[in-house]
Amino acid sequence: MGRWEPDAQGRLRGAALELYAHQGFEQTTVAEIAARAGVTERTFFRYFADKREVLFAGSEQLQVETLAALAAAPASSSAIEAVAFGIERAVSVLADREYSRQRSKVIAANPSLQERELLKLAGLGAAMSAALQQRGVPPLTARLAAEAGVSVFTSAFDRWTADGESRTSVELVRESFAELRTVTAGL
Amino acid sequence: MGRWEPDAQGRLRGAALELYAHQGFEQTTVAEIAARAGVTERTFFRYFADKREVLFAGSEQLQVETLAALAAAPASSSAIEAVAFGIERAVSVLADREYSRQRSKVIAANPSLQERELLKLAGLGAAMSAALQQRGVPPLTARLAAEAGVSVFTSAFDRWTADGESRTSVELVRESFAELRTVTAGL
DNA sequence: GCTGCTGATGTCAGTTGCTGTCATCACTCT
DNA sequence: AGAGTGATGACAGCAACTGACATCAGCAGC
Repeated sequence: MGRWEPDAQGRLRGAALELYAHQGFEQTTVAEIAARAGVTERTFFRYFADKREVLFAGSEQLQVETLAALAAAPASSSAIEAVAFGIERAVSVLADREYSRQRSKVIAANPSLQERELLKLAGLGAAMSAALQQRGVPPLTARLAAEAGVSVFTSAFDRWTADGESRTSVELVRESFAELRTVTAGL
Repeated sequence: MGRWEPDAQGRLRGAALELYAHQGFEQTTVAEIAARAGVTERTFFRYFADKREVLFAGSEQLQVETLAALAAAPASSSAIEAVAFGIERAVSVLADREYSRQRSKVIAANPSLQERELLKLAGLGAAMSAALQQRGVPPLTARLAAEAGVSVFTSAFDRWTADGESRTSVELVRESFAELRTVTAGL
């Protein structure tokens, strides 16, 4: 299992983020990223499905951890409570705040990267919905609970990466959940 | 303002949907669509920003109508009530159920089309959130109310296009809103 | 120490989405 | 009839992505 230089994937990820942040996503060519990482363009596409995916390498793990926490929620939990279990775990997986900030900035600057992020989040929502249904939650209930959880996650995450925010991610998640409850009480 | 044959845009939209539905999105080339519509590939890109956008031509109008309805909600409405006004209007704009069914099928079959749809929906959510903030609703409240509205919209729309569903779209929206309220009451 | 296997990488050719540029055409107005 | 205008065609070109095949490093067995 030898390689010429170890961790080609890690070098590609680092090179891509630097170039995207420094000169913009569209202005960066895959050949540039590969060159900076010391490999060829073809090798880039062996590690990542496309030019965007390089920014979303850790997303499977986030989903796995979220689902595990959701599955570990007490059997007596309501659907939205089980989702809250999962989301609190998801947000505590994100450790490096400065890295998240930089990555978010790059994504926010390019619609096609936003699309990919939205797809990942939709996948997380669908997976949570499926997990809820396996707990016996009806489909519509499961879907609305899961998507509400994703909204809470993103709103808390965005505030967590905002400048001047000192609260922990879990605190922000709880605040978003509380606000969601207040919002829907207005119906 | 003359043209060789009128409604090139309409012909391109029809040709694209047919080909996407019949042989798949990725198996269809832009040159094929253009040829079927009787124009060149270059003309396709004059009407649509990219190969995916041809399926999302009516989305701006949907957003405009939704925002207008939201703005017309009584001043005494809560944030989520104002959103409900907008969403009920949005769903009643979708007239042709069979067309929606076919289009949804094509989109569901291809992740890159799902990405584009998610981006459009996120845009609708952001616009509703901005409209709510102009009504004096605080940012976090506005965002959660708007995204909840989008979830209600998509869940109702998907059920509306499901086989064997006979209820009207507005009925389904109201049911989704009621279910959302029940779900968040579990917190 | 040599050999053969395995998996990662390089090389290359090709398709397709998409863009810039400029000529050309149909139509309108005077 | 002639000039102007806006849509279209023709063409060249770049970059993302893919398939096929050669090649190389390192390991196992002899």
